[in-house]
Amino acid sequence: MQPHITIKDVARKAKVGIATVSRVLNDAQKVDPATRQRVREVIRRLGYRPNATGRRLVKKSTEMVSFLLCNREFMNPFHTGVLYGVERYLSGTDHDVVFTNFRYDPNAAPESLVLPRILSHRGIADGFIVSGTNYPNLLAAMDSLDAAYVLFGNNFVDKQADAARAADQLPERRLDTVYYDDGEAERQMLERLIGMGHKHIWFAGDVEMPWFLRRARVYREMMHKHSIVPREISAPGADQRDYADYGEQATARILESGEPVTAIVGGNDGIAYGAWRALRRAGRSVPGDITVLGFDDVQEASWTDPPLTTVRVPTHDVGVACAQMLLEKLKQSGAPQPPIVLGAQLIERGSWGPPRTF
Amino acid sequence: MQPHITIKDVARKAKVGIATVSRVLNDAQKVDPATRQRVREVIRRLGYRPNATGRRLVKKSTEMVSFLLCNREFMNPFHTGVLYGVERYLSGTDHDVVFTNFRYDPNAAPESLVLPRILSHRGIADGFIVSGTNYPNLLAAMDSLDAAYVLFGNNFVDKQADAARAADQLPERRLDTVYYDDGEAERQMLERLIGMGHKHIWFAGDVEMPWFLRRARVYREMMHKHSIVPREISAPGADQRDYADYGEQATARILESGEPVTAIVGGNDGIAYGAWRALRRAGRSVPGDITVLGFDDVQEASWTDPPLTTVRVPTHDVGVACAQMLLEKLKQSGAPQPPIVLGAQLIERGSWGPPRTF
DNA sequence: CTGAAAGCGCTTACAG
DNA sequence: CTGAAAGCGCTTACAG
Repeated sequence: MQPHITIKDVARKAKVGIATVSRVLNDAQKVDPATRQRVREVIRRLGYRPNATGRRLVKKSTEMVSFLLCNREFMNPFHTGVLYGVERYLSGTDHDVVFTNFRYDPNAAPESLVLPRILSHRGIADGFIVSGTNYPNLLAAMDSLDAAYVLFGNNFVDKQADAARAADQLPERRLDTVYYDDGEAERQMLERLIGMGHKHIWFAGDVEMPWFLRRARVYREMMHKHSIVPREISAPGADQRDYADYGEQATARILESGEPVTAIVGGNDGIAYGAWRALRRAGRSVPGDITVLGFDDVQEASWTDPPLTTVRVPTHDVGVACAQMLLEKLKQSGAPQPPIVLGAQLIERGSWGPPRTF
Repeated sequence: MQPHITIKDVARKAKVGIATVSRVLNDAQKVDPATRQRVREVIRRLGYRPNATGRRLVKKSTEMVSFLLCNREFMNPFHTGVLYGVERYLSGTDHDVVFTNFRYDPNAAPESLVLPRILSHRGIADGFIVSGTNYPNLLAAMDSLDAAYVLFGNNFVDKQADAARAADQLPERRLDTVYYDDGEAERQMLERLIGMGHKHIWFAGDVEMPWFLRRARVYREMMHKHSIVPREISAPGADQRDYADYGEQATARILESGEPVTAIVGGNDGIAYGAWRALRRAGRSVPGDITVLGFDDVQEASWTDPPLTTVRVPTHDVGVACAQMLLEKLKQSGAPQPPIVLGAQLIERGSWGPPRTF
């Protein structure tokens, strides 16, 4: 690092005190217009850029927010979208976002977690957006560090709380949480589907995963409401990371079973894609023979032919809301915020239609 | 912010000077084992975490690297992978990565660019990984700020330099650049294709985009080598952002033309997917009637049926190399590094086969 | 409206 | 091996 222009250099050249330069920089207090003009000119001439570190030390703010992506092998489109939304919101503020990936053992005691620098040191970030899949032990560790954070609630796995809670509760009720609720959009989708005359509707997805379980529950609710027997199918042999493979195997099992099926609801678009592929291979047309529906509206949802009817999840908005809530929390020095719940949207495309009449 | 434990508190409790606490913290110099023990114990008891801001001010390093994604509407899988690689490498160092999205006018004068905070202020990041699509004016602006940066070279658009340079040059020869070169893998793929007996091979993609142009050039070279007439097709009417749509329209134009075609090389996987969809709709089978090939190996490349033969681009490795090069550059205070070129890999899947004999 | 001074939380010569 | 002191680059009472 070379020696750089500091506020002192500007003050000397402009023949003012450094306090005045600081005032000009921050448009704080009244500064004589002529002086301001002169200081501005020197700043420009010298190419002076204020050093954030000095400001941070006295302001006791890092102007930095951490996007902590937990327990992910890679960044999926959902979390990519959330990060993008976080950045977009912050770009209009005086904060930036630092991205950290972090894996931890869900069963480790909070105090034995080996935390990343951003948590084990002070002064790297003011607060945290905790995304990915998370467990209570990390939150306990963060609480004991007195860290300010906002949790992305959909993928929070708390078996104890789940068990204690009534089974039909929404995801997470704890404070400082942002999540999306696609239940309404799912109800709408299933209502429409049933309205078309479907009676043999299957749900494909691993309900061990909370994000699939929530969707399965709404599915059960809707089937019950319309006195349709719910049929859930999994694919134990499939690679749990490859949803397309999962959907394909699950669908193959439905077809092999010989049981009636007029519609398959995939737990997400990847599973729906797999279902579509399995049907195609089996010579069944979509939606002529069987309707296929998905969730998430990933960009590739339109890659099936016909494109997938699905539920669009508000990825960017989740990011924006997380960032907004966190900044609000920091401003109010930690006061709890009410949870933010974002809705989802039914995206109607070509993969559904009335059931084939036999 | 509440008042927090500082190094002074630790020093007082441990009955030592703050310098000694600092030494214990950094394992610097010799410290009496007993003293060290005592200080460690106090640190633990008080839950003291060192404040990075203090350290940064004196060390004149922000311990932060900027991932500057330029001119992107959203984060595509490639850049997501690069960011992931950057983070992975940095997690083993004392740096973190801050993510910033930035749009600018390619034609604006360098000094008139409105730069994001991370560039207009000092002390937010030590150096920059410039990714996305970039133009010379930003680099000029960064040079005049004396900013340390590494450029992702593949998407750098420099029309003047391009024109001046011999047409068959590789992407970017400038220093401090990381790029991938999938030319070898493409040659291998086309060699294999031609070896199967293909004679009517089309290339689909907009060669205005440098990433497609490079692939088109290798395509031309290979066609020339084997005395095959190169056939390039574009889709002027398509949404240039929706590659699948682009590929579909381009392929439709080939089919409408009535000209012979046994293989279609998409400029990327999205285009290849579109080609596949168009062929399917036209009742042509892949690869029975026509072979389809792509580039990039995005996760959804395996969503076509049969899955796509393509060229895998080393996204994570690009990120790792960028981070590594930048840290090296910072360590050597700006000394230029030789460019890093990463290779790509042919991924053989089911979408190709010998041409149908008429 | 303005400047000298204190102080944010560290590291690092320097002198013991 | 250890501590007092200087100093990194700012902001902000405080006193004019």
